[in-house]
Amino acid sequence: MAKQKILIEDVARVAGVSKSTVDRVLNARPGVRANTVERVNAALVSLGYAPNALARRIAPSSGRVDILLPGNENLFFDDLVARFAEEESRHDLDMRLVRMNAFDAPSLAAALNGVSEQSRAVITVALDTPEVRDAIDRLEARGTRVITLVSDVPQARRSAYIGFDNFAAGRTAGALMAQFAAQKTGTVAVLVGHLSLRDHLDRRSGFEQVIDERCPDLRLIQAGACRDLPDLAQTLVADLVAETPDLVGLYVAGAGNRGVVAALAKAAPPGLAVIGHELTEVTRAALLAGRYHAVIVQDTREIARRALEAVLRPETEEGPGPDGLLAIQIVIKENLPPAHF
Amino acid sequence: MAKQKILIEDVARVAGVSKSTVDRVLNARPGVRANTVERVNAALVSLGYAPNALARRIAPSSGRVDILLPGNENLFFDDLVARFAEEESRHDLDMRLVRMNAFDAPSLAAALNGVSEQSRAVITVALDTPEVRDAIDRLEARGTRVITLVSDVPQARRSAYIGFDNFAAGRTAGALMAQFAAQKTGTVAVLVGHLSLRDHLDRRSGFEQVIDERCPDLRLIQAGACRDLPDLAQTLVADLVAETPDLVGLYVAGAGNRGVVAALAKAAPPGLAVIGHELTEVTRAALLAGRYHAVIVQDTREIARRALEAVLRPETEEGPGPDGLLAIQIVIKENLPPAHF
DNA sequence: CTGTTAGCGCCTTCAT
DNA sequence: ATGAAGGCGCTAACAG
Repeated sequence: MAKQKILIEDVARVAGVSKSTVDRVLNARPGVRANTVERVNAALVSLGYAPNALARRIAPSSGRVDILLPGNENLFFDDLVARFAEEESRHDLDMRLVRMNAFDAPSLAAALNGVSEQSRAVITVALDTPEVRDAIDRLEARGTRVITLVSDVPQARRSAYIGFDNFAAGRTAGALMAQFAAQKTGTVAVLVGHLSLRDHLDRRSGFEQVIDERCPDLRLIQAGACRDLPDLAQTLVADLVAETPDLVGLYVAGAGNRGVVAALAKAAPPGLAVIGHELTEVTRAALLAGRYHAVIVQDTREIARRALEAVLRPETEEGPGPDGLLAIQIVIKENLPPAHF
Repeated sequence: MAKQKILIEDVARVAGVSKSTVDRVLNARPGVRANTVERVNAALVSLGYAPNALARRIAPSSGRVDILLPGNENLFFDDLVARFAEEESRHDLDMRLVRMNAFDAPSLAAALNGVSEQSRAVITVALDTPEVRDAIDRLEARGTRVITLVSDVPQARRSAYIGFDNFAAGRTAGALMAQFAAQKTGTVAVLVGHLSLRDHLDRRSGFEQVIDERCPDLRLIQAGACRDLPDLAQTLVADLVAETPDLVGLYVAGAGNRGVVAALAKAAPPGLAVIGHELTEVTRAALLAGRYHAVIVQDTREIARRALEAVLRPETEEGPGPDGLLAIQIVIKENLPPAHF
């Protein structure tokens, strides 16, 4: 019953080479004759070798990894940073984490182009603009693996994207909104963060699609882009509320929730349904206070873990884990998980 | 910045003993003088030792583990079995999985009492009855670790419970139902599986609590206990629908979903909101078909993984993982994860 | 280009 | 009651 475990050693024996060579082929490392590569690959498939991820994580790794994350007062990324720090102790990677203005395309492109040759991989939240795409392709071309987080650049040759399907996440928000605002007539607004980020745009598109499909009695409007800045978000939402007497729903597709909550605390239509993204002190408090009604969440610990796994994993392999994209979690007041600290 | 990792070796040096002895203390194994135990414990806390779960999983384990799961046509447990099989290849444990009528208290108690002395641990879904409690206490007393899954027996001395908080899960279902049936008047029904299972009872209690709090216009009734049997569930739901013209919501707290779906296919009030538990072919199809509107889910892979971890983990330690109880996941049509196969 | 060696952190024999 | 030695599966230095 217990399926025979195939080890690198077995493959090596069958292929008539050493474990090291198999390892090289497995990880697409240079320095193996094409002929040998084929022999190893043949053995690999004929035996049905499957790597043991656990063993890989405990084995001494090495190399430098650069992590470039947005820096401006953003609780979600603060959390992500903490998760990376947690994972750091497990790997022996030389992790260099930098917070920067990753929402500015030229800055991000410059940062990417400046990454050391020593670097084995770069992990970042990618803006989907030409210069960033170019920088990513350049890195991959020279052998530095690029892993995108949360927001993807599908066109670029990045080795992996870690995050959930933002379009589906938007649809999820839309479906919840459709239920929350059922039998109502009025206006639903969407507030995004950045227009150069695929994730916010995709979320908005998915949201709109569902509302359009299912809620003929709702009018959908744009509340603008708050650039994830609480102050700007507060202004935008305050204006929105003032100008939209029949507002029944608000979807906050980006960050800046603190500002949204502040604006709503001053003036909010009774019965307004609010849906946001990511669990932070702010969204958590908003859920508990009944100000937000649902939050769409992706697990930051899982993001950090999979991102580092992707750094180690050979590019020949498939998606970033058990099931590819991350789960789209729906969190309401009732199933709020305990706080991290 | 990188916190110094404390290894067993470090603890051993400080305590003036060998790694083996530290390991014995760590895992509450016999054969260490009380005096020595204290010395090791002192070193343990003063250094702030934290075990490396990864290394533990790769290290050669051993011993026999009995797994007793309900057998009667239950897709959720079929899934769980598959996950245990997946995990089996990672550990070197001698896993003996038996499907049985775990919903019958005498049978379960007998099975528990019959577990081999060789067995290092027993993993099971516990009925909360006196004979089962007694059997569990007896096992723990003789040193066989008992881990309860999905449904707990808080009174018994089991080493760990792996699953989510069923009361909170029920509240979650209740909150969703409150939204779905917002502004409606009518009847909401609850269908449970077994009355001897804590999980179903707790879910029902949580559900009722929220409906009572938030929906003064809804009447709540019991649809009965289907013993997780699809046929019985079908009959109960058909009767329910026939006798309750103003039915607006149905909460299926147990299994037997196939029967529920069948009954609703024949006759269902328009706009009926249905909430069930666990992702299986049946609930998945029901969500896609718009028959069910939400499903409350706990991750089976996570259950299997944590249960086996609990087998290995010393009893001195805390909860069963990163965060204790499992996450209560809300799944709707829009965030349905890809099927396992 | 390829093989040998050593080691990650823990657990388990086996010996003492 | 304790210690020493070996191995889990993989990766990475260092040789050849």
